[in-house]
Amino acid sequence: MPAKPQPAGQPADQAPLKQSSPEHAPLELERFLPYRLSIVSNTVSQAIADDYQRRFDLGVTEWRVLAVLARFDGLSAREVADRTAMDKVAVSRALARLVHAGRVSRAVHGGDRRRSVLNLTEAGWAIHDEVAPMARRRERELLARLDAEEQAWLGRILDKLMPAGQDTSL
Amino acid sequence: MPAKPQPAGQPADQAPLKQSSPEHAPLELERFLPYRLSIVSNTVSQAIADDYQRRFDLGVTEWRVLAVLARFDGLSAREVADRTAMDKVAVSRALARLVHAGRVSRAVHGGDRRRSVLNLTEAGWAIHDEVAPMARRRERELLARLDAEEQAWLGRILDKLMPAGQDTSL
DNA sequence: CCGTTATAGTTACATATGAAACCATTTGCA
DNA sequence: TGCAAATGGTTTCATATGTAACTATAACGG
Repeated sequence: MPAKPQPAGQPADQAPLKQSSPEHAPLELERFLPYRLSIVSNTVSQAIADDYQRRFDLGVTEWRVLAVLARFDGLSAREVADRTAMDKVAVSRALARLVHAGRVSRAVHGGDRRRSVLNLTEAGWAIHDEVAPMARRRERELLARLDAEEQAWLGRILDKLMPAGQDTSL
Repeated sequence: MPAKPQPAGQPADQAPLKQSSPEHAPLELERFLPYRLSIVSNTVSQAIADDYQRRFDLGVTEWRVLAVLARFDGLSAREVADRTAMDKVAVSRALARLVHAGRVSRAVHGGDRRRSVLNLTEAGWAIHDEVAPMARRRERELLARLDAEEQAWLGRILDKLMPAGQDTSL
């Protein structure tokens, strides 16, 4: 059968664009809020990650752990997990790499030998002090696309949408 | 050396909370916009995915492909990728599973035999028609946490933050 | 025509991630 | 005490994802 006749209706190369079947009420992805959120979020996170991933051989999870340990000394892995919204497996793995790379020190907690006592090392601080400003700069770039009023609303809205468990006051 | 004396300063079990080193200007994750965006986005997406993942053995990427094919007949894999903001490898994999499961039909485009011509099958439509309302319901639940004014701002803000490439008008 | 380059899509490999099982230690309590 | 249940962390395994390499077809240029 040579030259199979066009599969079906289409003009053979022009985009179909047949907004098919109103009776099915198809979901319009590009207006769907969760979808748009995920696009924006992933784009932003990726842009930031690109700044340090290769340069420091540092994953996103590792960066989050560094950032938390930069603020709080001697946390346990569990506390790090709480503050990063990562699960304990992810934290365990990030810590394994960070400790191995000499960026975080891990000691055993006196009084409860299950717990770790985590701290940034010199090397850890050095990386933090380079990455944090880059991250802030990216955040400013993002906000620069909004006017002051929009920025304020965005902050409030995110607060309201933040899931309950994410306690900022731990 | 029995009974190693407490590793360092802490009271041995109370959370340290030593807001360490102002001279390092550590980044406050919970106020950092990209971080908050990612928490909200992931939480929402996960909630929706939980509705259908197990029940239909359908991944997020597969669902997105279904949603797009529900609106446009006969797209190529490339066009699906454009409309879902997924890369072509992810689309290829999602399609492999969808076609294998009999949810999407794949034909060769007459006139360009590299292209696929993709369509939902009956089974594909059936799933779409079950999942789409659940997704919409989740979106409503999310929006219900905001008042009308906030909802309007969120829409506008996301539009402005949407990366350029994401053309809604293709 | 024929070789080069571009495009659609798949495959392979390496890495990331999540769920559950697991080990060690501690806590609660009979 | 002493033993069951809880907690901190790690390991294992199965799956997901990204990058680059690859195949097939098509478009372009002489």
